[in-house]
Amino acid sequence: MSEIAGTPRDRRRRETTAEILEAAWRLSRRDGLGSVSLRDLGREVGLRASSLYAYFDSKAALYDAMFRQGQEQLAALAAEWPRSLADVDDPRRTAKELAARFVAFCTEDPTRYQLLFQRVIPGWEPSPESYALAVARVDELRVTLASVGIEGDEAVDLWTALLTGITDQQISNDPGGDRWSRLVPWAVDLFFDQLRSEP
Amino acid sequence: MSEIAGTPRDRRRRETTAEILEAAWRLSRRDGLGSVSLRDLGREVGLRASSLYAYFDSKAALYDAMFRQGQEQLAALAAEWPRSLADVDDPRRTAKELAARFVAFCTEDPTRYQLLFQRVIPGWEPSPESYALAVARVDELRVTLASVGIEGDEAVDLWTALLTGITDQQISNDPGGDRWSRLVPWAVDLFFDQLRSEP
DNA sequence: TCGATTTATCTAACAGCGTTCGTTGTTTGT
DNA sequence: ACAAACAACGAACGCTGTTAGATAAATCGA
Repeated sequence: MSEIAGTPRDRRRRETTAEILEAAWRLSRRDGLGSVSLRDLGREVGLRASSLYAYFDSKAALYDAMFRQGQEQLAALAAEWPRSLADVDDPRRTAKELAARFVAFCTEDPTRYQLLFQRVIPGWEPSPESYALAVARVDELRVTLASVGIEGDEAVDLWTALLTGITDQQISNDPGGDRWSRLVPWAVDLFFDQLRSEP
Repeated sequence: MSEIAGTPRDRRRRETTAEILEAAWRLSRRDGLGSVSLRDLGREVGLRASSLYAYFDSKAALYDAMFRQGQEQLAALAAEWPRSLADVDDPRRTAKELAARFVAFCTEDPTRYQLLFQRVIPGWEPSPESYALAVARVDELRVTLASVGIEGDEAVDLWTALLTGITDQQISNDPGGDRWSRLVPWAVDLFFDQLRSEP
């Protein structure tokens, strides 16, 4: 369908851009999102800090590109999720699967989680266009949750609060462990027991 | 009991220290925790940045003092909570009260919440002594929750995850509103319905 | 293929940051 | 009254994100 190549120069440009982004993730995971300096980042890819401005308008734009990459990865995860009740034989079991995968996605890369769901970079927030990606994903989630019987805006809000809360505690207070993430099945049960008791 | 006064010089010193802390909170609420510069902070209290070092060893030590103040305020809130089952006639109602007060405490000052419960300042985390205050408060919470029938480490962990999750979403995605905080009673019901169904 | 033009990268600099040092007045204790 | 302790300062250091101007390399049109 789409021709990605273009001129050799465009190709090289895209390669360098990707290389910078990779290095930015690498340094962020090593030193923390807010502790990446453009001079360090440049050194990592064999450039001076000022040369990075040929690829990103500002440091904020770099964070924005990383945010967009993270959103794409999350969208890729969500793409595998069921789209209708017809695909689900055991809603409770399916819901546990969804929840577990989401929490795993978040905890397997805390830096990515912080960029996507927290505001850990002083003065930075995603651009409106990039934030729109995040909003679209919540709409997807609404559909997905409806397919396992969790319906209504409030239920979706509580679901997200519960899962991000678990993820947050896990990353902040027991990194690498499972003190909170192992509570996910129980948390899902809380939802379904209530659904059964008062529908 | 305790004589706070001391020499006039000590008094003045404590006053200035308190003044700096107040200004730090004020600027943090206005510009964000990570966006406070020592030069701005000094200007706010009629000093130069370097003079602040007579009162705090470093900017990190300033954050630490703020963290301790926030913990004290939270401890003051927790001091009003019931200490034994004998004080509680309606556990579910009491639990809703506790949860609502905690969420209100967090949302009424998002800056304080971020300092206490999130890691929004690059490279900073509370000193071990200050963090010990936070740990002690979780132990308190354990006792308090037991008094309303929520027992066991896992239940306490899930409780904190749920409430901080709600608070987080509230502050990040609907500041000043109640889209998530109004879900607190329902969230508490989730706990108690499950307690009743399988004790 | 040569000249013109665009592109990539560099160096140098600026203002602001947290922090340290040495100095200068002011307050305290004897 | 004099020495010691203290409070505040200005200047500087090395770091940060960012901009401007120079320079070398790649591309395009003739």
